Amino acid sequence: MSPRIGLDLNTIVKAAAEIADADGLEAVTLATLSRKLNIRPPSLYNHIEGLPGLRKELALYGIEELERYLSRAAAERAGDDAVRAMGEAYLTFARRKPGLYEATFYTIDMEDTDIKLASEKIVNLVIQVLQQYGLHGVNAVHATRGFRSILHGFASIEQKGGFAMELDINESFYFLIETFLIGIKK
Amino acid sequence: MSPRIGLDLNTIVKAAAEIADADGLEAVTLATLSRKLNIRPPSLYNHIEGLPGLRKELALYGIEELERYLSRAAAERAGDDAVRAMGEAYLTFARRKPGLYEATFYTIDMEDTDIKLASEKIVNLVIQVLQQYGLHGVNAVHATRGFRSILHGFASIEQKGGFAMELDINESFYFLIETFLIGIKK
DNA sequence: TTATAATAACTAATAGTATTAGTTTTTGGC
DNA sequence: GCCAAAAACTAATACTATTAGTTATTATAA
Repeated sequence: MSPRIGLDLNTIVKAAAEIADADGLEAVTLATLSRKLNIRPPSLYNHIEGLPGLRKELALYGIEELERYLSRAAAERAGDDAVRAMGEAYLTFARRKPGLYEATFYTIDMEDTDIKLASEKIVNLVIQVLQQYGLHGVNAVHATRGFRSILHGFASIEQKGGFAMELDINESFYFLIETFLIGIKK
Repeated sequence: MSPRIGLDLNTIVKAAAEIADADGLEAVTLATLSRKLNIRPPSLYNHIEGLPGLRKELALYGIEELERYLSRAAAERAGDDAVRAMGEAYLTFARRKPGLYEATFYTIDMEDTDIKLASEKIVNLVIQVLQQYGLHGVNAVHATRGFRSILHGFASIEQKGGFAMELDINESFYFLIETFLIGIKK
C-alpha cells in the first residue's frame, strides 16, 4: 500500500483508452479509471486537469495514433494506391480502437494548440497525397475535406451500427473510395 | 403550484431538443430538463424511461425531423438536382438543429424497432433517388451508404469545428457533392 | 548521511447527477 | 359525487466530479 505508485500521464491515458475501447467512451470516468489504476479519484488530479483534461489527452493520443496509421499507409505509395491504403488504414484504426477513435471527435477543443497541431499533421499528409492528382491550392483543400468527410462518416456510421442491411460493408467502403477517386480525376 | 401541469411526451422531447441545440447534447440531463419544465426530476419518469429513454425519444424525433427535411428537398426533383437538394437539406438541418442532429447519432440502439423504422425511411428515400442513375440492387445500397457517409462526415466534422483552414466551407461541400455525382455516373 | 523540498498519493467533505420507493393531488369516467 | 388512474410530489440512495487539506515517499543537495 505505497502512496507512491509511480503513475505517469502515459500510463493513465493508455488505461483510459483501454476502458474506452472495451466499454465505450462514456465508460471513461475518473471513477472507473481510478479503479483500474488502483488509486483514489482525487489522485488523478496530480496528472490531469479533471475529466476535461483527461478527455483532451485521450483525444490527442487518438489523433496522434491515427496519424501514425495513416503515414505508415501512405509511405512508399502514391496516387490511387496511397489513397486506398490510407482509407483502409483509417477504417482499420477506427475498428481496432473504437473508443479511442470516438475520443478524437468527442467534445474536443479545436482551438487547443496541441490538438490543432496534431490534426494539421494529418491534413498535411492527405494534402500531400492529393496533390499528385494535380489538385492545388483551394482544390486540394476541398478534396482533403472531402476525403476526411468520407472516412469519418463511414467509420462513424459503421461504429454506431448504422449500416443495417445485409450487404458486405467492406464492399461499400471500396465502392465509396473508388467513387471518390473517379470524381477527383475528372 | 399545481401537481398536474399537463405535460406530454411531445412537449418534453421538444424542450430537450431546445436544450441540446442551445447548450449541446451533454447539457440534456433529467436535471436541466426538469428545471426547464418546472417539475421535479422524478416526475419525468411518468413519461420516459429514465435518461436512456429520453435519449431514444430525442434520437427518434431527430431522425424523423431529418427525414422531413430530406423528403421535402427530394420532392418534385430528380437526378443531380435531387441529390444536391438533399445534400443541402441535410447540412441545413445539422446546422439549424445541431444538438438534435447530434442526438441522432449518440449512443442509440439501432436494434430498436422505432429507430430502425425511422432510419429505413431515409434510406429508402435516398435509394429511390439514386436508382435514377441506373444504380440497382447492391450498387444502389453501396451508393446510399456512400452518400450518407459523405453527408454525416461533413456535417459532423463541421459541427466539431474540424474545418480549420480559412476557406469557404460551403464551397468544399459543393465540391464534395459534385465529386460524388461524377463518381457514381461513370 | 541526513535534512529538505517537491511530488504524488491519501482522507474528508461538498455539490450535482440518476434513480427508486412511497405519497399526495388532480382529473376523468361512472 | 365517488373512485380509479395518471401525474405530480417528497425522501432517500448511490454514483459522479471536484476541492481542500494532509501525509508519506522520493529525489536532491548540503
